[in-house]
Amino acid sequence: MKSPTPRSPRKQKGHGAERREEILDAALALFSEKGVHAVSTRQIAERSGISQPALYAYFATKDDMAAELCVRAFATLVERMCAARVRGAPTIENFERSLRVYVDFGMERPNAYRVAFMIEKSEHGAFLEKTGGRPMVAGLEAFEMFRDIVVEYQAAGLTVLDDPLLITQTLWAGLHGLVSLLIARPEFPWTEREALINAHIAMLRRGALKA
Amino acid sequence: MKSPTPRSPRKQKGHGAERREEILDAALALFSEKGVHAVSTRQIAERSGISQPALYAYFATKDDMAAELCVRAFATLVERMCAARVRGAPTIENFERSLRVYVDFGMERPNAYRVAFMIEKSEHGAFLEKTGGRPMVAGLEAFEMFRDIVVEYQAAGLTVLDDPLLITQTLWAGLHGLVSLLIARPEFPWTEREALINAHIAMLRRGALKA
DNA sequence: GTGATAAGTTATCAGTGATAGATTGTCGAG
DNA sequence: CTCGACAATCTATCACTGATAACTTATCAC
Repeated sequence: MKSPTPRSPRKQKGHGAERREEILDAALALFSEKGVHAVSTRQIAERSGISQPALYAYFATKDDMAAELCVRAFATLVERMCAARVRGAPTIENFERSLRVYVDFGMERPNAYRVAFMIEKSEHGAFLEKTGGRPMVAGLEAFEMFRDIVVEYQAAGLTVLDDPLLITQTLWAGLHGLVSLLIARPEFPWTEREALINAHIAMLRRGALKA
Repeated sequence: MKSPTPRSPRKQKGHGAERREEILDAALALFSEKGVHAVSTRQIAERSGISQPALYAYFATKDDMAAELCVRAFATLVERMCAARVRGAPTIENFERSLRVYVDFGMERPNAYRVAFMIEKSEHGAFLEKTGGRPMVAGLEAFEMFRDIVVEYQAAGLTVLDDPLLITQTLWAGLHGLVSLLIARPEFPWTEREALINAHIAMLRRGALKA
């Protein structure tokens, strides 16, 4: 007969599950500063206050840390877009507001966005396989929610095209282009950021919605 | 008195300057197969038929090889867009054709595109500094040529907005979003590629040009 | 107490980008 | 033809990377 208590966590210096969070915090901070593949596991370990091999008690690989951060970033994005969605009928203004939520997410959490969308995979598909496809699943979930929004506008007869998948992928790609470039190339001589974002969103809206 | 002959190149097995090209060929091929940062200098050396340290007689760092390929890629892009430009008046069809040239370039040379636009900087601007900013300069040159094209359409009164810089940056970002995602996330359940590209380009055109 | 086990450690592995110093091959000068 | 000069290349090695193995320590149930 097995003990019904699931198992009491013997926490030592690091207080059990909190240690995992500490590692993720350290990893996110370092990834943000230097980029994912320029950060070593030893740096993460040092900032977490543990030895480098101890990381591997919580994560199978370094990519798994990035994957975990990626999943969380997607969750936050979905949360925000859902929140913005419920309080708006399908109008042009609300459409642009939805796109703006996406851009704002990227601007406010460039680290999360970078890990989620701009990660350099180490081999052909190795990243996704190694991490069990969890970031991919989270990404698809976010995408489906985005598509649901598009379907609303399509049902209201506002879209230029009929295929919601096509519209969604096109819009997402359009948004991603601006966000990723603003994050990855801050030294580029961009025009004033606010005007640029507004112009970009307006262009996408004109391309996707009627009139 | 110095010898007026600038210095005769003593070529050994590798025939002088040809060796450099051989290295770049090997690097490009390997980068294409596995992605830039999954390829080791030893692999490049082996395919080039020389020892690994011998690479450093021709390139200061591995990044420099990528940078050289990047600059050449930009040159090719500019060349192609120029070629497409000269044989066309500012019409909607030619506008879309220009955008298509950009997308095709990314699809045909994903590694060059990756190195040029999707590189993860190892430190704050370290990549650009290390490589003397040459990829950046090449990129700006390509951007200016892109802007020149936009100015044509604006002069013809076809654009929605007045600021050509704003239009160009917005269009470029829109194109980059699709291209970079198609390259970086090939496993995503995209709709049929040809239809997707066409829809994307059409959307950008509707957003940028009048009627 | 005492065995079991979770958590953490030190020591080590193969592989990486890059460098130092010895070695080879080719040239022009005498 | 010999020989110094020097470019080109090699072998050996460095510090560092992600990851693993084996050992030690702290905490629990009994």
